[in-house]
Amino acid sequence: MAVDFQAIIANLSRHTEFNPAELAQFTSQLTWRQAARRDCLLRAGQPTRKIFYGLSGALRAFYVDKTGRESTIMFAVADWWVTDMYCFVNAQPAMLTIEAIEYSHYLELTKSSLEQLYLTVPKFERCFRILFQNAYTREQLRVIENLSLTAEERYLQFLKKYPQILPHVTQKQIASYLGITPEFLSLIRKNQRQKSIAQK
Amino acid sequence: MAVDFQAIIANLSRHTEFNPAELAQFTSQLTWRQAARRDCLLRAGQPTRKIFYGLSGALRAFYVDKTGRESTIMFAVADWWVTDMYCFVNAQPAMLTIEAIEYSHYLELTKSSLEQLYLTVPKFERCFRILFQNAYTREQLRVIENLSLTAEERYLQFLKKYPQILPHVTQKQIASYLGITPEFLSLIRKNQRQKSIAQK
DNA sequence: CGTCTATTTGAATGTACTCAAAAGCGGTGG
DNA sequence: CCACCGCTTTTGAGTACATTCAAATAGACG
Repeated sequence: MAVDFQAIIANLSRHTEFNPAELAQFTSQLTWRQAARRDCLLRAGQPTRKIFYGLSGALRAFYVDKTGRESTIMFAVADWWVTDMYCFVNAQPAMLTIEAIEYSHYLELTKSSLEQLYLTVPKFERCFRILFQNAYTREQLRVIENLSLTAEERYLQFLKKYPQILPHVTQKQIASYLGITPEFLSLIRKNQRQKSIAQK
Repeated sequence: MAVDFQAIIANLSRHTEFNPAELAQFTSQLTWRQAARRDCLLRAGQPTRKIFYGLSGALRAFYVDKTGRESTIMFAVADWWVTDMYCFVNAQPAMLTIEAIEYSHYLELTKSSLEQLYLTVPKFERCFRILFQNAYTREQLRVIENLSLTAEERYLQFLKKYPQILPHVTQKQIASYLGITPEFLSLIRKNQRQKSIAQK
């Protein structure tokens, strides 16, 4: 079966130049998979041996606290990497659950394959150094926003920042990403509608 | 002047093995500095060309929003790296301000030196890949905590997680790290005292 | 020692949550 | 393909968590 690796190759090549042999070595380690709506790629408590790369559809990583409340850590649409990185890196059972929001295609890479790649092709160190660097700065911006913005401002920021995610997710899921209740997000949206009418 | 690089060498060597020549190349790029209480290492709006490594004392990185409210992004005591990473990486003017909380020693490394090191000694890619990986997972945990815990729980978590930071910082600074007002942190502490008395 | 800032306390307020119930919409099975 | 069921969204009332403002007290730096 000929799987189309163009998307992930283009993504890697944004940061580093690879030759065909290196790319072949990389893609040989990838497993192509599909998931139905609500399928779990990773369940909290399970070993965390894989990292995922979205091709189509949408994935969601979330944490469930002791009271059962869900906090969405990230959405992964096409061309996003996702896993429970802390547990992946430290070989711990997952804290997060990752599930398909809708029918999705994705690629899977194991921790041992990735570590092999680091050793045999050091350019992958560079490539993933840059990916982690970007991931870190993105999370740091999110911390700043969580600390300094109101729920309404965070919602508007989310709309602006992630328009490509919107078609895939429910309001309830957005609320759990923003750290508010679905009821309160509904109220925020109502207020927004009022304002946009008042503008006219 | 013989500067003591043992601490930073030990820190790097936790992740990767370097030979003496490589370490010498690294340390030759470092500048040793001291800062008095309230000195700014980086001011919001300035170019962000340097990354800092704490040796003694304590540094604080914070964001000031349009209303003048400060959000502390991180504290850096001995053996912590700190900069406005987003702006450092993307060569943007700083969003954050970094200042010394107390008289401190630190090392400085420029972006161009670091990029040179990546190219001449690829092991530094590995080393910083791991540093960024850890930084990313740490920020992700903080996002989870900010979303799923109350202010009181976040405070207790902070005490548990960063005991080495406590002696260096004021309550006001802790409050700005937790995303609450100093008055409310004061109340939380009062409630904590009540509880610990009730225990007896 | 004096001044400036941090901390505490309290009252009034605002932001966001809980609980409950109705309305809307979408996926699934018959 | 339609109808039903279940989940999402909306709405509202009452509540809890956290803030603002103000003033008194305590501490720390120069």
